[in-house]
Amino acid sequence: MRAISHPITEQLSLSGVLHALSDPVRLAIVRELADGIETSCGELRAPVSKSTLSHHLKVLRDAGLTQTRAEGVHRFVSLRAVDIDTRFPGLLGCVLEHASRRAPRPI
Amino acid sequence: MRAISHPITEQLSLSGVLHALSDPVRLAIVRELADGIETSCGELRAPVSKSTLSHHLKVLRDAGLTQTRAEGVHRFVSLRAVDIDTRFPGLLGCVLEHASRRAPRPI
DNA sequence: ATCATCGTTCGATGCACGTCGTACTTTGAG
DNA sequence: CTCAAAGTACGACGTGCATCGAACGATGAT
Repeated sequence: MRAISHPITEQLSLSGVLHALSDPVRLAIVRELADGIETSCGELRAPVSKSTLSHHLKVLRDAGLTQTRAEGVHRFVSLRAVDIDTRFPGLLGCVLEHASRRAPRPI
Repeated sequence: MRAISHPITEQLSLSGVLHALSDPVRLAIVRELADGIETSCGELRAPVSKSTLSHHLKVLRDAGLTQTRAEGVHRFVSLRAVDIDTRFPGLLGCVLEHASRRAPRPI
């Protein structure tokens, strides 16, 4: 099994984080992980194929937003909430708050 | 002169805003506009050609981040800070704060 | 009218990205 | 050992995007 690499907190770039969050599928994944609970890839309900989901998880991991831990045949994904908040205080919470809110109805 | 269209506040999408901000050139432009002062396109110092700058300004405008006003031969661009803060409270301020901060030095 | 300036638009180019199916690897179960 | 399940890696495909130069249009100055 190949080692799973994660960038260190100091290396996270704002553009990279914003880009990772700018895809609706990835934003939904992050939202699903926002409860802090480790989740296996298969448990994530994203409307894409297995390979596409794996791709998105790699993008999130490379951007430093998530970490992945191997256990048996599973990969447990979790949000690096503390790390992100250390590097960009308030950002993740702010994005998550708006991601879970519906758009206001126009007058 | 064609009319310049801007989306209304309620139509702004989080993914769209994040995507617009995820490009380093556009993030720099937004940062330059953060003082609230109307700026003509030519005054913006972005390391790209005139046509590319015009493209980025269009992306920002379509995402609802900026507004453009024509006056004579100039186009005055300004940040829609209030609108964005109405739709996504705290987001822009948070991003701008981190955009202007240097990355911490690794230990 | 002529010209220079400011900015947009167009066409082209090359690259990045989202998506998929398939093949592969790893792991645990029988 | 064999087999199924969980993810990953790979190749392919179409699309979107960042970039540029050149052409164009609008405006104001001469």
